[in-house]
Amino acid sequence: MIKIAENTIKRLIVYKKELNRLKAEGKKFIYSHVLAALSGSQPHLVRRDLMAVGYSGSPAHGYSVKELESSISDFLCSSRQVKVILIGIGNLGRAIIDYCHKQNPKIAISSAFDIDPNKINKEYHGVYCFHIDTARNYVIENEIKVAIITVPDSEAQTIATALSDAGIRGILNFTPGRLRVPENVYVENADMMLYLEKVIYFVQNV
Amino acid sequence: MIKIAENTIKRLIVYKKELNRLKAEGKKFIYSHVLAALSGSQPHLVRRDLMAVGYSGSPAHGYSVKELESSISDFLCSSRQVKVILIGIGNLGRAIIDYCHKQNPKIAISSAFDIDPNKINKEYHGVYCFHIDTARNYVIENEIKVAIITVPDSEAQTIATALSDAGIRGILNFTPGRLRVPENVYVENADMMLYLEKVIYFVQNV
DNA sequence: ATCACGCTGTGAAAATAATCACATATTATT
DNA sequence: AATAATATGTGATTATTTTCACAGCGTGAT
Ligand SMILES: NC(=O)c1ccc[n+]([C@@H]2O[C@H](COP(=O)([O-])OP(=O)(O)OC[C@H]3O[C@@H](n4cnc5c(N)ncnc54)[C@H](O)[C@@H]3O)[C@@H](O)[C@H]2O)c1
Ligand SMILES: NC(=O)c1ccc[n+]([C@@H]2O[C@H](COP(=O)([O-])OP(=O)(O)OC[C@H]3O[C@@H](n4cnc5c(N)ncnc54)[C@H](O)[C@@H]3O)[C@@H](O)[C@H]2O)c1
Repeated sequence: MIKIAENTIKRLIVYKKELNRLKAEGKKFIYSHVLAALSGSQPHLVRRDLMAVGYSGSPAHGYSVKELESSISDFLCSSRQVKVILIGIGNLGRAIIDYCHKQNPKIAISSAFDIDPNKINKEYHGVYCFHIDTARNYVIENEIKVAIITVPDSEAQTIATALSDAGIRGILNFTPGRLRVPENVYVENADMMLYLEKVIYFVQNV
Repeated sequence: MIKIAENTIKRLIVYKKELNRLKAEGKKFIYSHVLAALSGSQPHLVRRDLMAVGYSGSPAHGYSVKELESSISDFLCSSRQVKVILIGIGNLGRAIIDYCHKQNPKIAISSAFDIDPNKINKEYHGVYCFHIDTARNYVIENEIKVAIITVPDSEAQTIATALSDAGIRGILNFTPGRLRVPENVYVENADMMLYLEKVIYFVQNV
């Protein structure tokens, strides 16, 4: 497969989000420069990025919103339902479950896990919470590939190791520490503090 | 000022975080290859990035943890206290206040704002919540430059516009929509759904 | 005192990403 | 049917980012 730049992937995900919104609004066609404006990108870059996807628009109408959305979805392989688990139903965990639930029907948090007896065997926005000790089996039996980690910092590494052993291939980590995982596990760190620092830098320096 | 790549800024922020941790652990010196491993970077890249900061290490011991941390802090201008406000004390807002509080003493959420009478005039992890209508004045009087937006999607644009008018220069936006703001306002979108999609892409394609 | 080692700092090279520029396609209009 | 207007797709170009390679330095060993 041809290597696609990480930035391209990030932008495609944003395009897809905007296209979904446009589709819901009933818009049929869109030009590269409009999509660029909506996505914080550039017309040239939109067209370049779409080369990777392989979908062609028409010079007259631009791109079919519906077809382009579905082409990008296919390209990103997120067209079928993807099952994800979440570990740690704390403040952040609950906010994420709520959000995910509303946001993208293609991505389903299929179960959550916690260690606190008060949280286990309850449902949060339709997501059932099990004891953490059952996570391993759950991952294996349901072939779960992606996990969201929102446990306290001190627990994150243990959880990440256990999940990797069980066959998890991707982790969205909200914990500030860096996780040590096998090479074939992809980790995305989502540390809000870093985003905030970035904002502060650009406010003070640009 | 010489233009610094956005990726460099992001990495410097991570280096700083790791250095802070090392400092707390009492480590005195560190080599570029060790810092690279801790930060998910490369030794060459660490050294290249540090050229922007202007701090020099010694070939014998590497970099002084304390001095390097403080040089990066100075460079990022985040050495003095920065005051930030948060709009929308919902699930996510509360999680962030709690987190920020624990995480970085240099960055203080100085106040929060909400529209719900049940939430106003209460304290959350030491952060007092005021009525949203007082936010404008607060920003002006206290010269607040950075805001975190965690209100419902439908309210985000209104809030962003009002804050921009009042002089806000940077926004960390947790809402899925794209905000239209004046050119001199820097917006960082922190949409977890996009991070999750990215993880899913890399799990399925790499 | 000298040497060997291993790291830093940085110019140069390579790789990657973004932008430009234009040939090509499609439609509306006359 | 010809023409004008406008947007796409992509080779070429430019800019940026990363990696390489090595000179130079400081330390500890001999
Ligand atoms: N990345 C961010 O922006 C951000 C924001 C807020 C919080 N955080 C981080 O996210 C994490 C969670 O934050 P929070 O505010 O939700 O904390 P929290 O304490 O509210 O929630 C943590 C949850 O994890 C559960 N838990 C503890 N140990 C566990 C284990 N071994 N297995 C399974 N579950 C376990 C707890 O019972 C609790 O329900 C922390 O690391 C925090 O630093 C990150
Ligand atoms: N980016 C992410 O990863 C992520 C995750 C979870 C939620 N979200 C988003 O963050 C936002 C908040 O999510 P939440 O779960 O905390 O929602 P929530 O409903 O729990 O909280 C929203 C808060 O905003 C307050 N509010 C409403 N209108 C307001 C106004 N005009 N001025 C001031 N305050 C106002 C409400 O009273 C409430 O306290 C939503 O847009 C959601 O989609 C994002």
